[in-house]
Amino acid sequence: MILLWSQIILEEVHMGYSKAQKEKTHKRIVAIASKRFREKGLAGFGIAELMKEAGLTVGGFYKHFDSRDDLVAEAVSSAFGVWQRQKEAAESGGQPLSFAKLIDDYMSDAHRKNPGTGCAFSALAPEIARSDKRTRALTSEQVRKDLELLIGLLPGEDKRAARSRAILTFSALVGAMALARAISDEALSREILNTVGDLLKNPASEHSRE
Amino acid sequence: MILLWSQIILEEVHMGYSKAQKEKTHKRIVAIASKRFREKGLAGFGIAELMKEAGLTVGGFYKHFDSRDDLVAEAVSSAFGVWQRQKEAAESGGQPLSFAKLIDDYMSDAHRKNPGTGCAFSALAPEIARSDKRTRALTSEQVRKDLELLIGLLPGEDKRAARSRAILTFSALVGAMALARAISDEALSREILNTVGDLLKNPASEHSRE
DNA sequence: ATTATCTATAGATCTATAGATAATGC
DNA sequence: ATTATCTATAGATCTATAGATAATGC
Repeated sequence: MILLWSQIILEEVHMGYSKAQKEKTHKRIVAIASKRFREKGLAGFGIAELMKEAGLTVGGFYKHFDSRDDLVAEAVSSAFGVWQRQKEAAESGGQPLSFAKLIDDYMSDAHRKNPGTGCAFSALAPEIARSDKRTRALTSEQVRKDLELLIGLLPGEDKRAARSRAILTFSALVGAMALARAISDEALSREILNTVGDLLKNPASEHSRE
Repeated sequence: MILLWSQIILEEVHMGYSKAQKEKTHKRIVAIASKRFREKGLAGFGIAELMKEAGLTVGGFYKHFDSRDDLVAEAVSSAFGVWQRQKEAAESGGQPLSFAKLIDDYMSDAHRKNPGTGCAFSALAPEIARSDKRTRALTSEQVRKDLELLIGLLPGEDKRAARSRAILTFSALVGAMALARAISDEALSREILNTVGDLLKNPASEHSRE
């Protein structure tokens, strides 16, 4: 808290009030875009609509971003890292994040119904695949980080096996959530999330929920 | 071949030349849209561009579809079923499709680089999730069909275990391909596809490619 | 007579920019 | 003096429709 206050004061001393204000506005625009992109897709809304939600008008946008693609890169990037944040929150709460807890939260109904605050990969991967090189480079880095995080939650295995299992886990989580959201059948949607979650937590047995 | 000819003749007798012609045109539009949607996304091009590629002009579109959403539903639906077609092709070639072959083809570089002719789920799932109810209902049905097909390629297991494994397989294939396409790092992209492919083919061992 | 397709366009977007206004910061 | 934000708009889209044209099918 003390650190936080000193940061704000430093910003004001070094940057002046309006620059700090601009940065706050910039972050607000990115936060809104980051949520709305996950909810509506990378082409799901226009700049005017975004700026209106931020309490601004369309003309101000280009003092913050050189182009719409700039916003996409920054907002997608800011959508990344949900596992890292979950891990830090769990640790500061005294209960370190477990592999099973990560899986259960990912496969939860709350996550399925709220893409705007959830994993950017299950919400956007195919659209990121069609984005510019810069966004895809940022995505490479994030996949690498998330794999390391998953490997860290899989102790007691040799490094190579843990990496393989992390890659399978990551892929299955993203695919299961993308499929579960794409279908209208509630029962099948829940079956996919529960089945994949159980098998990922207990890969030895193929028999789950009995 | 004889059956094919008699079908064409029957169509001409019953429907008249122009109706048969219209149906052919309709199918051509859907086939192009089906490919381009997978390549560029559901919002990736306009009706004028699509009709131009079909050798037509924009005005004719609405004699074939009530709305753009109608086209999306039909074209996405027509993009489905790649495994069924693969299975039929393999069988008519005398070499029934195996589980391992389906996995290897799915995880191939050819598939990764050619979304337009590949799996509609890995190319479009999050965008389908934002589509209208009708498209999502068609998607439910297709997921069900594809799960049955996968279960049929997994003999020697009890029904429940086979269904669980089919669901994990489907999810992991879709997620791995979506991630592999979203990143710019070629080595990591290939690592994801190879690792997930190996683990899905050999779920007992977590050690692959050695 | 019917209708698939064409040309042309209405009306609603979209991204991006120009120039005015108002606030900070020297 | 600088610049974040505003209003206004250019120019390029987009979906959908109106009305003309040309072909099939009775």
